[in-house]
Amino acid sequence: MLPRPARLHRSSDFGATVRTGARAGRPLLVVHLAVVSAQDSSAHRSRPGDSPRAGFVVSKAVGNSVVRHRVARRLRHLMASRLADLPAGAGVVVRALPASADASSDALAADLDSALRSALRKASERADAVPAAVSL
RNA sequence: CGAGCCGGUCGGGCGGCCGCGGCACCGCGAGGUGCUGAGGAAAGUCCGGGCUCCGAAGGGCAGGGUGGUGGGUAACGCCCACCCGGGGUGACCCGCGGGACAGUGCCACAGAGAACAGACCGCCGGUGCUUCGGCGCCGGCAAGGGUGAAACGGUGGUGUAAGAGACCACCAGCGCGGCCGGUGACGGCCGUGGCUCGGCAAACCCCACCCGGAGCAAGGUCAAGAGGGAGGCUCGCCUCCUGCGCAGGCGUUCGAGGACGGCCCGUCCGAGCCUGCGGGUAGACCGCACGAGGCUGCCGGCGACGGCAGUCCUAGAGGGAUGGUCGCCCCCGGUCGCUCGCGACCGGGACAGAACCCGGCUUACAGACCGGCUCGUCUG
RNA sequence: GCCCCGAUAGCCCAACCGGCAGAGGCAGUGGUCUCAAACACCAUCCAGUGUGGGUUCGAAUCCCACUCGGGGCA
Repeated sequence: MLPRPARLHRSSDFGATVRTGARAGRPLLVVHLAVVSAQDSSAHRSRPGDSPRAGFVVSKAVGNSVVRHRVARRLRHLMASRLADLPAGAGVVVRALPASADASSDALAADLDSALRSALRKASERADAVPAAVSL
């Protein structure tokens, strides 16, 4: 299990991250990344300075309970070593797609890294474009 | 040796590295060390209980469930043994297996007739007619044909105009009586009666027995007392209750409403309650891992199971802990090599993941092992 | 955790207190009409009722177990 401050806890946290975050899809998974800037006052629960928080979504389409939990465990272990590379206060939701059921850990790691890089780039572009309007 | 039946067990093993949950200890802290960490089905949620709250867990009706007998159990719709019926050469297997003389209802089509039935083709006697093939009318009969899932016993004989349990023998079934065995379901034997009476209750129903409701998001503690309100009295202490706004309706002894699940009785609370709309509804801890517990031995019992003694402590999360990777061994399949039994390489090793806890049932499952038994063939 | 529905032709759906092996619409096929098509009309084809078992003479219907799909409450 990830350390408590590094986990998403409530259904609303998942919803907010998926809805507002930058999205990057790969064949095995989809990454949603919400970066909270210093000027963003709308997110009460996430503040800059907190550690990045991660959560996982594995639907029934992936497989039965054994398969879903195995995918979640692999993703969680992979994410644990990558949390340090994320900006403080960020929220990450990783959605596993059905193809991930038969994927190896190496394949999952490749897609996760690729998707994270893409999501980080999109999030930073969005952050660069917005502050002028928000921070006033 | 070949077919097959029944019961049970296991369900990969060892190790290295990087990680995770819980507990204990050390440390100011970061963290470290040690121990420990999924299943036989953890599953489906089809039954039964424990536990908790609702009202003391009361009575009756309704509703639901079960359905051979005896036992096991905390309990069961589960299990064991036996009985009956059916299947199999057999070991064994299958059965929601009470009641159709309490009542109601249904039995399509076909068929003459389908429930205390009926006469289509027929058989027989009498009689009239006759083209001598038969036909009509009256009466008797139900053996044979035919329909159907099912046609009011079966076979053989006596008997008769033809026939019929009309009568006789045996058989099948039913009722009654007696004796014997068994706790019992029931079985066996003997006698006797009328000679014979359909099926469906997984149709309504009747009978016997069982069942109060909700569920760990149960329920409790902290928050939450220096808050608000009511009552009491010894006047500063005790007891009890309590989330907000708006609208409508009902009511305080002629008792609203609630406890109550559908209703009634009974019991209790009772001055506020009901309905609608709107708004609100952080968190932490306990419950929560010692239990109808596992293992071993002895004893009782055909068995399910029970008793006694010893011994062991064995997951406990809260977006939810067992993962990743490598090596050796084991099992299976394939290819190749040969010193003919080994070696090399490749691939594969099921179903499936605890969330309050137990007892069952059902369903899924690669493969391996153990024990008992039956039939057939061969040899001694 | 608790509970309730549904499954019938390629598609949508009747028949559900048992009874002729199953109605209708759309789609498909063939034909009539038309120069040709559309529309309309006529005809035809397509199911063995989700799976397995049971009760019954007989099951889409009743009973049991399972599979899949959908939904509700806390």
